[in-house]
Amino acid sequence: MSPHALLWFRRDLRLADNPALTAALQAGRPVIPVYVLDEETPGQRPAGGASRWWLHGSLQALDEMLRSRGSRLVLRRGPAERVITELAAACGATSVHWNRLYDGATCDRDARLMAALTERGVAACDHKASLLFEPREVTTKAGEPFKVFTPFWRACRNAAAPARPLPAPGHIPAPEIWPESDALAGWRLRPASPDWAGGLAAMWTPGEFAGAKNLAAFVGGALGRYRVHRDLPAMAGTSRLSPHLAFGELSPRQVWQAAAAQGVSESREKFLAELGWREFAHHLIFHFGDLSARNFRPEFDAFPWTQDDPALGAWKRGRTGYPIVDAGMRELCSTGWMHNRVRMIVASFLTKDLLIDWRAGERWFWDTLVDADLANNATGWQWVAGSGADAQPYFRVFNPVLQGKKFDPAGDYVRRWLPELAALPADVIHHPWTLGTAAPKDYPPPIVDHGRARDRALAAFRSLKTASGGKSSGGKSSGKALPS
DNA sequence: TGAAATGTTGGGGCG
DNA sequence: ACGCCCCAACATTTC
Repeated sequence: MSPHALLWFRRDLRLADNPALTAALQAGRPVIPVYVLDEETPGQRPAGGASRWWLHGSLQALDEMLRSRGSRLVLRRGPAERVITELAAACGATSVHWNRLYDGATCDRDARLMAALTERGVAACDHKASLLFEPREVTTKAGEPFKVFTPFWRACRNAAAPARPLPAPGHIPAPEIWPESDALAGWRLRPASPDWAGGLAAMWTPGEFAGAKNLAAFVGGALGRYRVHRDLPAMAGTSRLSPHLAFGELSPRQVWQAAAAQGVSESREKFLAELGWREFAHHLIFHFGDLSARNFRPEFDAFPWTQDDPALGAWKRGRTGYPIVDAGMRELCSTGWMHNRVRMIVASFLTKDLLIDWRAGERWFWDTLVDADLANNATGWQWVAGSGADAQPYFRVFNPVLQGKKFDPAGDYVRRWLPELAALPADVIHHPWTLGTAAPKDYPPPIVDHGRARDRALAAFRSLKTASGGKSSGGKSSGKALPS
């Protein structure tokens, strides 16, 4: 069999600005594109329900893009280390290309695979594609990883600007004989019965083409008022590019370049800083591999979380009695997405009002978000909980009524997702229980009193400070090196 | 990328 | 005219 190049797609389901693809083509040999559904490698967290739904569409779109260029996508299932090694041997690949990922379990697996391939005489090449600034490229003056966002992002902005995106190739040389491929339908990534994904399908179009279209629409539209409108969940004021970025249908370089081309403004800087948080999250998870499972600040290991399954269930279903919280949770279930401002509110409610471990919320988001990303999800949850790097102080407790009044003043967002409350006027919609007997009967009363819950949360935090000897719980750093 | 409690100030009503 | 009280509006601090 003549030599081939194997191109392993992972979270980079695009043809444009794909360094692994470009490199695979440069050998001038036929390229075999493959995607591996790996639900078996220990430590790798399998995709959640909403992500699986998206993945189906994204793989379908990628296959179509490849076919329009004379190629196709080979689908395989199993532990990636074994599947790629065997496929490389079976199809006579002399090189394997992929784009790097950064969480601990994936880094370990990829390192093992690279060693195995190298041992068999196959050139294994990984590439930078998913980040603007890779974890090793950016360090403090002391050569340490950053633990605080602002200096991290300042260092990034002072570094060389990201390179221009690579063009999509026009033609991809195909092998004479294609290796066997699974049928996508056989993977059953989309729900059948019950089909809970109708709301997702109504809202989203997975794939590189839709991603590019959405990016262009955003930079030509909502980006102009992003600084203010991004905080108003009733508006389409955010980019909604997160799932395209999570699956790599868009590269951060493409997004960066599109936004940068708009000229300097406060809105543009705010938006680029959101890309910065994405970079920071991946920086953290690279240097702190189990960020999604363990408190970044070890003193939080002693935090007195409560086990309250009924409350957790009410939170998941959007039945807490706090309209802004419930609207967010129902938006999440219906569409696979939640507005960022509301993510902070519901996360604060779970961890502080209900005193439930952030990992329970992280798991729920993982299962329900179409943009679920290990690094972003863990960083966000730990940030809200106060256990993370550069986290907000624990005593910063969101008041769901005030947040609702401030960011959904007309109540339109609540009305959209809570039909029970659709008839209420703006002045009570964020606290319907104050209507007494006139409150809607089919909407639950608050499952906790926020004022009391806040006191309870502050007391829990104080107990933590005392238990750990009162050290380093409010300070910026204990001076210790990061675990890695 | 807070909220609540506490402190300060200044204007108006009133004796 | 003046001091006093009240309280809204704003500032500061504390959690």
